[in-house]
Amino acid sequence: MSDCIEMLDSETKAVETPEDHAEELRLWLRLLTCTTLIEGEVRGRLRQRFDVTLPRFDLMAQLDKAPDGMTLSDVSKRMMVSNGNVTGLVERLVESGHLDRRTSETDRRVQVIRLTKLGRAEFRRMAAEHETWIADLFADLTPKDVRELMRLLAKTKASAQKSAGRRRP
Amino acid sequence: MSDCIEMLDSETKAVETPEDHAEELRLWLRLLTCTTLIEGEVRGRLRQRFDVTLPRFDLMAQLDKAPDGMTLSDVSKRMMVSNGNVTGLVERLVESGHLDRRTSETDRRVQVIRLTKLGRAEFRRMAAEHETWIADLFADLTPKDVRELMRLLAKTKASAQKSAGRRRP
DNA sequence: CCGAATTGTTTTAAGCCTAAAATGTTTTCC
DNA sequence: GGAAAACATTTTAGGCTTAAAACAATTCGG
Repeated sequence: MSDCIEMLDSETKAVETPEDHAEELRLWLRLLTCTTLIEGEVRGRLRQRFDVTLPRFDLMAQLDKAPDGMTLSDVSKRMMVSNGNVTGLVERLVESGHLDRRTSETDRRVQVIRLTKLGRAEFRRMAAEHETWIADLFADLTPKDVRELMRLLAKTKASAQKSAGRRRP
Repeated sequence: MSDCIEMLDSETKAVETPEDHAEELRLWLRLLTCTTLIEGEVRGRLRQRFDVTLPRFDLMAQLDKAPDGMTLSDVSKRMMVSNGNVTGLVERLVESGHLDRRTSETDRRVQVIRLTKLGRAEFRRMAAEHETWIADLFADLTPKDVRELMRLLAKTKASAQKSAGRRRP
């Protein structure tokens, strides 16, 4: 124990410093790094292989899961982005022929959007390749790692949602 | 083993369906959801409490760890954003008096930026509160959860970097 | 030493993104 | 029925972000 003299302040002052949340902070930064890294990689590959942006791809992914279409609000909630953001994104995808947008018959406030035939075909083509990229990016994780990460991230999501709810009920 | 009849297609058809990466895809989406959720929460709180944007805060956080300053390239690598992005961010923070920017004496290509006294003081004030937000967002994770997540995310980061490196060596 | 690659930064063009205000529509609740 | 609240979307203003091209300064190899 001759090294005790070299101990860090952060260790010795555990009592005086009321709360030490350095671990959580490091965890958050690591989480952010992982996401940024993977996102950047996916963004670059989508652009190079298919000349499509990540937000466009994400929006098409939402619509592919909803054959009967979605409202802009639905999309905005699912993608966790602002309403105004979706408006512009949809505009450009309608323009390029990937999306079909029509006003709901029963509620004239609502715009329902769907993938066009072209949009669906292109998305499926991209999604197939996209899936292999993701698999490759996570390739060093064992199935057990994946399960465990899924579990811990579910817990994280629940914790964050609870905390966010406390502030904005 | 009487339950074998109930086995899922994804298990029984392992040979016919060449590769099933649905699990990794779900993991990626969950990772993204967690990050987006927390990031949005932090962004909102920074804006409401301190009227500062998240990118500005992130940049100041980098500089707070480097008392002798950093070059724009350093910052861009650390933050994992493009060079041009940093240029604009720095411009606005110099304008508002939070950053000091000067050309290196030894290499006239290089711009060295530092926090000003004001910038450092403001950042410290924000960082203290920011740390409690993060702690709160992760509050439901046990110390063991945190350690395990750190480990698995480190593994994820390494895996993703390896995969990214294979594409762009 | 000098041309060629390399490195650091800025510029450009386009798109993404947010918060807040504005607009139009429907529902609610007297 | 009609005012008020709630809802869905768009608009606005400003900032963020990227990829690629342009520019400037340094280093490298012959």
